[in-house]
Amino acid sequence: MPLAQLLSGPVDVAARGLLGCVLSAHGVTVRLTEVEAYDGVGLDAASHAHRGRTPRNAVMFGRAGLAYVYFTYGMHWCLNVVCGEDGEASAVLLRAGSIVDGLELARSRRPSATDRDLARGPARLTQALAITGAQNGTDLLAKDSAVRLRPADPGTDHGSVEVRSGPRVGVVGEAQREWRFWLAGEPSVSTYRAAVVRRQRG
DNA sequence: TGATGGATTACA
DNA sequence: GTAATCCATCAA
Repeated sequence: MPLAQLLSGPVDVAARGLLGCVLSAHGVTVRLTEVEAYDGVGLDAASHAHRGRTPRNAVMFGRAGLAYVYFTYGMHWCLNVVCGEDGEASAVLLRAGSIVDGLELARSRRPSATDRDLARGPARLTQALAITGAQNGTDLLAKDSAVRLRPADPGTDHGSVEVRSGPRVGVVGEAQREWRFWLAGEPSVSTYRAAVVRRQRG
């Protein structure tokens, strides 16, 4: 199935399908090993689009295959693939990947990380690929994009790789769903951390 | 206009 | 365990 068609369908199905796909940006390529699905307006309290369109989440309302990049915790960028039909506002957060090309460049961008940690986590992944808000709205499926998403290499046998699922990271309460998906046995999959109550500020 | 807290990470 | 550090969003 073409990637565009997969991404236009149900977001949890799209998320599973994204595992094993390759993402290239600025000289580094990763194979996606961990993703998280978020549904559209009114359907998923954990989604940035839950309360409707805002300046930040506007890209989520575009067509499937666009990059939604947001800034969080005052220092980190996270990359999502917009899914669903035009106007639906569902998306898949890319949480981790393993480096398949541009290893030296990735190392230079994250000097203190071990190889397995280079793109192990949503903000680490964007660091390794040098992705920032400047790439928000990029068409990941276009040939000439600085950030490109492609199907899993047909030559690789992914048929035997098991997809696991579990609760989403950083999501609490009734919004929780088993919508985090990863490839079994992949060292680059991030360790699960339950959401913690925010500490008191001074 | 001010308060709140976050789809995280690094380090003690 | 907890500090770092900006800003989108919301209540008033």
